Amino acid sequence: MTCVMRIGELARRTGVSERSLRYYEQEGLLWASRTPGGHREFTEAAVERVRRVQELYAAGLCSSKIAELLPCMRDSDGGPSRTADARLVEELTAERARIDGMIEDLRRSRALLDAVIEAASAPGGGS
Amino acid sequence: MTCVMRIGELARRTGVSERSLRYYEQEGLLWASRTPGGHREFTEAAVERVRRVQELYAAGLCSSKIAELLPCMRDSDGGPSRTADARLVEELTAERARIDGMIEDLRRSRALLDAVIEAASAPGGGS
DNA sequence: CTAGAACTTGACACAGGTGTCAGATTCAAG
DNA sequence: CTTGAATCTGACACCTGTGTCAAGTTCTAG
Repeated sequence: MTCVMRIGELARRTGVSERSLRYYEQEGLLWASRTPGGHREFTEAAVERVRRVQELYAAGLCSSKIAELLPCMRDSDGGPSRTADARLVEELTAERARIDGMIEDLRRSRALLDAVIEAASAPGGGS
Repeated sequence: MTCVMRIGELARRTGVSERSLRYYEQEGLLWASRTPGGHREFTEAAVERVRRVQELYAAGLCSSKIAELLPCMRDSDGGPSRTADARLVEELTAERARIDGMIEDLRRSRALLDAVIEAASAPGGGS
């Protein structure tokens, strides 16, 4: 089994560029020990973690929010998940509301696309 | 009634900045006639249109896609909605799939936030 | 006519995650 | 040791919708 891996393998396994992985580490979203020579060494848990980070990025959270959020999650790196304090809970609640709004909006846009696509495929639609 | 309006009013009524409205026009998402002096004049339909554009932007479509899409929609500006050609339908179908994936991802992220928020509010959770 | 509000164009900057390049260093295999 | 692949750091650029500033023009009320 692969207990430890370097950035190339992590990139390959997650589909995320090395550049991005270094950025994640810089932003505190990812932790890597170093070889004596300075090369990063990631644990198996990093794979899961990177996926989560990508998910949260896609949900519109910025690096700093994700950085606060991650340690409060289970399975992030096996550590005991911290509990969010009041301020963070408030912020996360706001984010959640934003996400809900986003989903709502996406549904509308999806319906819109649907209508156009259907109109184009419908028999009586076009020319 | 307000049959025609200038950019300031449209901005006020849609909550979109004048800057953005000018950009929309530049990108072909919005059409405005001009006064002899060169000031833009928008019709009532522009309000609805701007809202749609915002929606689609939020759904991650870029200007050019929106520009192609708009004329194929009902109520866009009262004109007879054009029918999307095969290429556009294909692109829109891809966008729709992307949006579906996005919604799925948002749901996951939402659940994640939910768990953290709940853990912080739960009695046995923290310190 | 005049003053001031509203509008015009053009340009520059930002956010923020990512691509990419350059030059130096490390690692692993022979 | 040598060599080539992998990694390191740092810097610059991009995208794209939006904010903002500047200087000039138009509109409208008095």
